[in-house]
Amino acid sequence: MTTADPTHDALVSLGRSRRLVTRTSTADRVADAVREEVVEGRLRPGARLPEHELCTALGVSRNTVREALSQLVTERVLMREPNRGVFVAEPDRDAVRDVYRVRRLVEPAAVLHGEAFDDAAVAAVRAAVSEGVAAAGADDWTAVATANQHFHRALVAMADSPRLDQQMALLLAEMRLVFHRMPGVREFHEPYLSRNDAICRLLEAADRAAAAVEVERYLRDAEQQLLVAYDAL
Amino acid sequence: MTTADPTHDALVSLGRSRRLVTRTSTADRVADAVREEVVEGRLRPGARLPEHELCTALGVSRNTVREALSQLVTERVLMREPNRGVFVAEPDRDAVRDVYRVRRLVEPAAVLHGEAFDDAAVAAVRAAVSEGVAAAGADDWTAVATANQHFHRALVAMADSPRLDQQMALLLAEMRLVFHRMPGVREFHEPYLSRNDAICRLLEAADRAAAAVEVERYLRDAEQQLLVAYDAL
DNA sequence: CTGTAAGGATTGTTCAACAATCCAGCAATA
DNA sequence: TATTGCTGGATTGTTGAACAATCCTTACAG
Repeated sequence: MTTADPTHDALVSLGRSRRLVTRTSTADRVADAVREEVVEGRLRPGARLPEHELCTALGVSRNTVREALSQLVTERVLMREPNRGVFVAEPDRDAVRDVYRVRRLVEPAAVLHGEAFDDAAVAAVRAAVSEGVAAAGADDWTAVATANQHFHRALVAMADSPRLDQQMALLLAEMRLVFHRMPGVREFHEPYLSRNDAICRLLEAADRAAAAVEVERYLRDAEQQLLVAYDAL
Repeated sequence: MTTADPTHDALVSLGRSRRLVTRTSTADRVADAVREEVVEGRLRPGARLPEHELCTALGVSRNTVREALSQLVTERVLMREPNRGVFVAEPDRDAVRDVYRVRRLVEPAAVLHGEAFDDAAVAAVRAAVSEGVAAAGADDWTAVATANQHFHRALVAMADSPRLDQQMALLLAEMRLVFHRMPGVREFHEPYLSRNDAICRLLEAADRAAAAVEVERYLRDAEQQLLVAYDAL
C-alpha cells in the first residue's frame, strides 16, 4: 500500500487535505452566518427570512442566498414553505420524540460499543463537564447549554465516526431550536449538571455498561420533561 | 396538546401534511433524476458532471442545476472540487469503514430496542427477503442489491424514526456507490440471502436479541469482505 | 357572513454576463 | 530530456435583472 519513498508519501498526504486549504464558497459562509444567528437564538423559531433582506444585509446575490437557504433547509435548521418563504424551524412534539428516539439509540450504543474508548475520549467528556460547571458558576446559562452539547458530542465521539458526529451535530442544533421555543432554560439544564458528572465518573471507572444505562435514563427523563413542557405551552 | 374538537384536530393534521401535496420544486426533480442515474450505476463513480451538459440534457437553468448538485453533494452522492466541478463520489476505504461503523451501531440497536417491533414490521422484513429470493431466481443481481437495501431499511424501520430512516437511506445510497466501484456484485450479495432469511426467522420467533447479534455479525463480515476487495483493487 | 375580484409582494426559475480558477499544450531554458 | 513558465480556452463562482407563478391582503358585491 505505502511506498518506500517518504517524499512521495508526504505529497500524497498533502493531496488528501487539499480540500481543507481551499477557502469556502460564499454560499457556505452565508449558511454559517445564518445558522449561527439561529442557534444563538437571535433568530427565533418561526421567524421569516425574506430572501431580499438577506441579500442587502449580507451583500450577496439572491441566488447565493437561495443556495445557502436550501442547505439549511436540508439541515432542518430552516423550513421552506413553497411559494411562501423560509422560516426558522419550529420543532414540534413529534420532532422532539423523534430526535430523542435517535439519541436513545445512538448515544448509549456509542458509549457501550464505541471503538474509540480511551483516555483521550474520557478526558473530552470530563472537559465538557467542567465547562458546564464553570458556566453554571458564572450564571451563563447559554454557555451551560453549549457545554451540554459538547458533553453529548463527546459521548458520540467514542464511536469515532465522522458521519455519526455530523448527524449528532444536526440533532443537537435542532435541540437548540427546541430550547429556544420554550422558557426556563435554566431550570431545564441545571439538574443535568450532576448527572453529567455521574456519567463521566462511571466512564473514568471504565464502567461502560453502567454509563450507557445512565445515559439512556438521562435521555428518557429529558425527553419526558420536554414533552411535559410542550403540553403546558 | 390535543383539543376536544376532532374537526380542529383533523384540520391541524391536514396542515401538517400540506407540504406533501405541493409538487416538488424543479431542483428537487433534477436532483432525483441525477441521483437515480448514480445509484443505478449509469453514472460511474468518478464521472464528471459538467453543469452545462446537465442544463441542455434536462432543459433547466444552470442555477437550478447548481441547486440540485449542491443537494446531492450534502448527501455524499456527489463530491465537489472547488472550481473544478462535481463528480460522482468514490467512497474510499475510510468511507466504507465509517459507514459500517454507523450501521453496526444503528442496525442492531434498532432490532434490539426499536419501539415499533410488531407483526407489520416483521412482515416488511419478510417481504424484503422474499423480494431478494425472487430477484436471485430471476438472475437479476441489481434487483438483489435493491432487495438487500430494503431488508436493511426494514430493520431500521423498527426504530420508527423518520430521521433515522432518512439517514439510513443516505448510507445505503453510499453503499451502492461502493458496490459500483468493484466487480463481482453477484458473489458479494449471494451468501447474504440465506443470512437475511435466518435473521428474519429469528425476528418471526420474536428473538430480538439473537437477531441483533446476527445482524452485527452480518455487518462485520460484509465490511471485512469489502475491505479485502478494496485491497485487491 | 360568504364569495369573488383586483393589487401588491415574494418566491421560483431563467437568462446573460463577468471574474476567478483550472487545465492542456507549447515554448523556453538549463 | 526534463522542468519551468506562459498563454488560450473551458468551466466554475457569483452577480444582476427579468418574468411567471403563487400567495396574502384588501376591498367589494351579493
